[in-house]
Amino acid sequence: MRAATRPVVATPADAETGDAARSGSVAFGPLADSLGFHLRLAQIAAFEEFFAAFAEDGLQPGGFSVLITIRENPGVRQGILANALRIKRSHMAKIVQGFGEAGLIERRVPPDDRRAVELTLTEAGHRLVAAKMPKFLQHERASAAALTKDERHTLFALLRKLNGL
Amino acid sequence: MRAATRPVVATPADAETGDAARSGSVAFGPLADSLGFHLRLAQIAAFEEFFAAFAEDGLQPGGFSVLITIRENPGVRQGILANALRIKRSHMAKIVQGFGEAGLIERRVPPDDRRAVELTLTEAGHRLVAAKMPKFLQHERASAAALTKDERHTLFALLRKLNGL
DNA sequence: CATGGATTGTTTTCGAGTGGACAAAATTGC
DNA sequence: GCAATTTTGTCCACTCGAAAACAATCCATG
Repeated sequence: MRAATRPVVATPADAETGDAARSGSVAFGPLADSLGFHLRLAQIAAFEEFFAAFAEDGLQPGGFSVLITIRENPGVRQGILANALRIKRSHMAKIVQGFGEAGLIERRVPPDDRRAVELTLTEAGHRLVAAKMPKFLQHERASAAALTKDERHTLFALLRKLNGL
Repeated sequence: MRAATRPVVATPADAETGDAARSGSVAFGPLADSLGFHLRLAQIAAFEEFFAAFAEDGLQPGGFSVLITIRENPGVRQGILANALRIKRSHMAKIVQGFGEAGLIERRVPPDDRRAVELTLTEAGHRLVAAKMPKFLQHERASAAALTKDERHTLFALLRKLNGL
């Protein structure tokens, strides 16, 4: 904007400075064809939308996904849950400890394998998930609003295939 | 071990514990239709592939994307680069500082705006990017190997549209 | 100019997530 | 039965990245 017309006070040594110095547009080069890069951008946007919707509830994407999955799989073992959600076991231990102290989940040691921990939602946990689920579903419908319904469907199918699900 | 966790001895009343307790399969429920969840899974996989390919080179996805983009946009200002790559300015300051100390990039303060910093690759930076680029391009072709060429093309188009690029 | 506000990058502080060592329990092989 | 190995969760140290306060500089308006 302001840059295009302004003379650059470059010393001779600065002559090679490119156009991008002042313009707001950046060439992505090989990055424009990078799957990881595009996935990262998309995920950042998705998380920002999630936080915008759930900031007031103190919920994070990871934590909410843990609660949802425990509800869908009562008694699931902590390590299996971690594998399914691609959360490291050491991190899952922290998350589960926090939810346990918050009274949202119950940790039960099965008698036939006393190393393991089985997770279930407490009554409070069920209430929280039930209360937030409508907003979550609404948020999911609104995400990817830049795409048509068909495009969204195609994107999901491709991501599922990519993730082996 | 779990001194804090009182082992709850199972009684017949616990019989409602779900199938997931021991099975390795987990039902995802509403998560199966969550864009953010699928994006997260895909990105984790993509990053793991990147690290598997570049671990020996001590390169990280974010850092490499910064170097690539500086090469494509010599003299780009640090804040504009941060915006383009969706890296926070405070984080970009760290990254740029590290690369500067490593002798890979040069930070130049333009005389007409002495707040700004313009970034260019040093000779060593150019050599590093040039040396790693073939492996990067190879890695990009190999990623998303679970998809056909057409599917990959479609996925890219959808992600670009989703990201507004 | 001069002063108040906006922009740009840095620093500090904090939480999320990882990796590795560890302890307890289970399983396997002898 | 018993030792060695494996599995499961936890703890500790660390890195990556974000939020916010900060300093320096530029700009706009009088």
